[in-house]
Amino acid sequence: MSVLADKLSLLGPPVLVREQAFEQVRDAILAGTLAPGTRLIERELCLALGISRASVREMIRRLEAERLIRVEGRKSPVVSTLTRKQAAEIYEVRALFESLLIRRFTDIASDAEIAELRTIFEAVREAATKNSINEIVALMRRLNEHLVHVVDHELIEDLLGQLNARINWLRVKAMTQPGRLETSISELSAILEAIEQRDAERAALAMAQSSANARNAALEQLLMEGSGERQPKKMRSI
Amino acid sequence: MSVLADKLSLLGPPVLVREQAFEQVRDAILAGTLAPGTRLIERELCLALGISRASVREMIRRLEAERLIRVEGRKSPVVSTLTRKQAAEIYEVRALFESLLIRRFTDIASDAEIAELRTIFEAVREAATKNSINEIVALMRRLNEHLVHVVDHELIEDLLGQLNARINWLRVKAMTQPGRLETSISELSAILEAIEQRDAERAALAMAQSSANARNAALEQLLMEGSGERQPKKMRSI
DNA sequence: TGTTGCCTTCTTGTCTGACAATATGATAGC
DNA sequence: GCTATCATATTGTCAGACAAGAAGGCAACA
Repeated sequence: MSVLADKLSLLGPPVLVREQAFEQVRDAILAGTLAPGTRLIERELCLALGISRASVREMIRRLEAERLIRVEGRKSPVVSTLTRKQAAEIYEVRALFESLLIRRFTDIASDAEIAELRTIFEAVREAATKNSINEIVALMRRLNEHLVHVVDHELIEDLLGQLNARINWLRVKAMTQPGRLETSISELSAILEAIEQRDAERAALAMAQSSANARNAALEQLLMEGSGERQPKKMRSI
Repeated sequence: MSVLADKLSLLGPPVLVREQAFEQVRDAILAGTLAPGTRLIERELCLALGISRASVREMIRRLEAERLIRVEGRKSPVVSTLTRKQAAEIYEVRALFESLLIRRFTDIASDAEIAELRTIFEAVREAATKNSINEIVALMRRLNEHLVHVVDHELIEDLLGQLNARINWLRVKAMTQPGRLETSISELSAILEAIEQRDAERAALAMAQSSANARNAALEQLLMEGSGERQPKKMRSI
């Protein structure tokens, strides 16, 4: 029986309509397809996703709770915009978490787990030479997952996930700044080295440095983007 | 016009059914009226709150996103229980945030704002002599609000709020341990002193110490409670 | 031109009722 | 005591309805 259950569970948890819809819209927001400021109109979402208003509304509540959209009064939900201050705060808290993760990883990871980290890092470096942003983003995610998995901190995993979702768009944009990628990678390299030498303090410090730079790049990016359009936009597609 | 808007806004944001319901249920969870493990049955919530299933379900999505309830598969939502590990993680992250808050408060608060902090603290001490838990909890909240307001960190305010909601019940329980309150207050006193001397580092350290103690008390509490009942319970009332 | 007020239309907030699919709980059989 | 089976309870999803508030356009007016 358990074997059968296992096989069936490969299909994943039962696909709820609202879950799928949530993921679709979330991904569209993360990718920037649904740009910050876009109005999300229930009826249009129903059409676009082929689901009922009830399900759309449940999904909206969740997007709202995760701060991916903002809802006020009886107005249409709007894809969240980021003020400079908000972005800075997110990067600051993210830095706290990542420093903690790195420090703990350095303390407790097995040699094999550190080796795995380097493997992923080398893949990032490889992808960077090809300037394949999508690949890099995916690898960065794997890198984070590995860290979180080893450190085994559910809460930070959760919160970091939420924070990253909110700045995903910004991060990707910032990554395209000339020289940014190279800097980022050399920083990562320094972190990795410190980890391999089991120097948690240095690793955490290097991480903090890297975070600060990422924040600066992101804020710079916001300055360039942010001055423009601030009016609500119409939703186009998902 | 803005004056008028201000006056009218005293009426608060339009009272949405789902919002009120959310607050009612959340408060019931925070207070322990809805104990961890309790099944939340839609129809019963409808009856208890006098609202429709649609609204109940939207509220449930939000409670779920804030981790106050857990929903899996097609089963009834259940008021979240805390494992030891989860509680420890929450206290750990909370400590990070509060240290940061205290450090920054010490750096930037005006003398008047520090004085206000002491005023609140003295009120806490006063309430403590009367052993009036409710009053203490309310004052502690005010204390936190003051900190967050001065430091002006929206994100930490938000996250801290969520984390505190998840452990509220545990905190209150732990506070009743013999001697716990006194310890807690003398720790607070030390923090306040450091703040008044504008010694951010010492203040943050004292805060960290206080957090660690709070965590230990809470985990101890969990040991005592936690061993018992773990089966889902029926919902009683709100 | 720019503003004000009104009217139409769009959109959200909420309720009701329905139905299939799954979970739960009780009952009977071993 | 344990397991299989069935009736009931509960969730997931949809469709449709209606009131109340928001958005946008248009005309009158200063």
